[in-house]
Amino acid sequence: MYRILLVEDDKEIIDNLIEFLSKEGFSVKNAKGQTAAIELVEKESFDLVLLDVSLADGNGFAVCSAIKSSTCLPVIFLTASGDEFSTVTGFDLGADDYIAKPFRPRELISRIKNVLRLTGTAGNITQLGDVTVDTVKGTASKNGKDLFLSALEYRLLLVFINNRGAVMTRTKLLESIWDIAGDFVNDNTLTVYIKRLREKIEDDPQNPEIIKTVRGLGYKVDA
Amino acid sequence: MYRILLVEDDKEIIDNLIEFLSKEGFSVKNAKGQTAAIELVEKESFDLVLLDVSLADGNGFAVCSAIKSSTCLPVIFLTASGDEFSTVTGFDLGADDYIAKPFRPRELISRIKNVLRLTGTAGNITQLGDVTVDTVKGTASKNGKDLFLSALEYRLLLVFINNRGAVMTRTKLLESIWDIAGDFVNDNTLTVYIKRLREKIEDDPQNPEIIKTVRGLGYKVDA
DNA sequence: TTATAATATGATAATTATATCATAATTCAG
DNA sequence: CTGAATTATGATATAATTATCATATTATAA
Repeated sequence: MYRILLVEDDKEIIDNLIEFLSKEGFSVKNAKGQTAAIELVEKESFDLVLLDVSLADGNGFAVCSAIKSSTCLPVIFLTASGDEFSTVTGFDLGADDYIAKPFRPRELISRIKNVLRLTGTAGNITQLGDVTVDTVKGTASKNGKDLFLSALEYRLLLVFINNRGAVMTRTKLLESIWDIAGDFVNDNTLTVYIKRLREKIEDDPQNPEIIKTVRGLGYKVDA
Repeated sequence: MYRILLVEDDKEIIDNLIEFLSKEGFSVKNAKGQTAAIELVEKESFDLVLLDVSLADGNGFAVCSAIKSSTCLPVIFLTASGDEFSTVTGFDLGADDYIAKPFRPRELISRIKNVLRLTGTAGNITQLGDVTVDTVKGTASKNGKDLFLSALEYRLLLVFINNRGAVMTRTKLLESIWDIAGDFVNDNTLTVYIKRLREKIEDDPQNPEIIKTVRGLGYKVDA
């Protein structure tokens, strides 16, 4: 269950949103002003902040700055003023999305889930079949069991993950990992690495399902 | 320079957007229909797709599905119909943002940059003094020169980077890297790793400036 | 200052990573 | 089907990593 901090001072909106978001399975706490919001963020832990731009005791931009400087909490601005200045300022301060009032409840849910998805996966944890790569920890695991990848195997896996769906030529892979292509490393080196990586990540290394061979072109993993 | 694929069939919008986005430093290509869009995505490489919902040869949802199933390209929908159904459908198909026409050009730019940031296309690079860690590539470098960190050294460095400013106790560090604290690894193992990491990343390993010893508590790096 | 705990270092053996070789299996064109 | 190109595999030598030992150094409290 995701915990949302709603920074808003309009009683009607607060009541409506708490009711609606609770029904959708979120846990919601309300802060009515800047100080209360910043205190709550420091004291409790949340997964996302819904932040009204216009608060009784000042604008929400300051709150966003404060939150983003001390945490990496995702922030979605809510605002009646759909003026361009606010939008641009909001994003510049590190906001993750921006919804203009009046918004449709279902769109709010979609955007909340979308921001949670984007902030949760970008550069952190990636799934590749049953293989999970955590770039924050620098580890890879398969069905929860740690795969003790070597430095080069890990980097090779990252190249595939960051180019999912695209065929990677041998040259590109060599360039990605050894910096230079062909000249300094043996032609077979890459082939051997592919084999060893497959032995660690594939269920059946002889019939690879993750790293597919594209004969004549290179290798690819599906998105 | 980021490469954008604009899937749109309205000549006026195409011309305006290409001119505006080019001025902002993006490289833009246009596909007028579904087939052209999917072909272009397969043939060339882009960093982001701007996708109109209503195309002459069908709706953009199919294009989004096709793109998302074979690549991990970020997609932003553009649409005149601000109806709720489309918004929700778009996000369900994996879209990363959604902008209703008529949109303000500056907001479009903000949202494009925001999506690029969130999806990680912008890279995930952290600086620690003159040491740079690229978690997308899985590499670390010092003044541009590659540091050939071993798997464990790299993971140890990541722990410090992700806890900048905080003192990390020996127990926490052991838990982070060996999963278990004290029981299975020798008490001195961590000390030896700190030393070896310092030898690779510090200018003067005897007088460490990056990983500081906090006697009696553990180690820390400054934020 | 001295004793003691905490941290650092140097050396070690076992293991694993790395690059390359030789050879085998496979795809696909002709 | 046959042969050449491509990819896969097994084996090997060298180098690096890893965990631990013994020992040295340092900081701080008494």
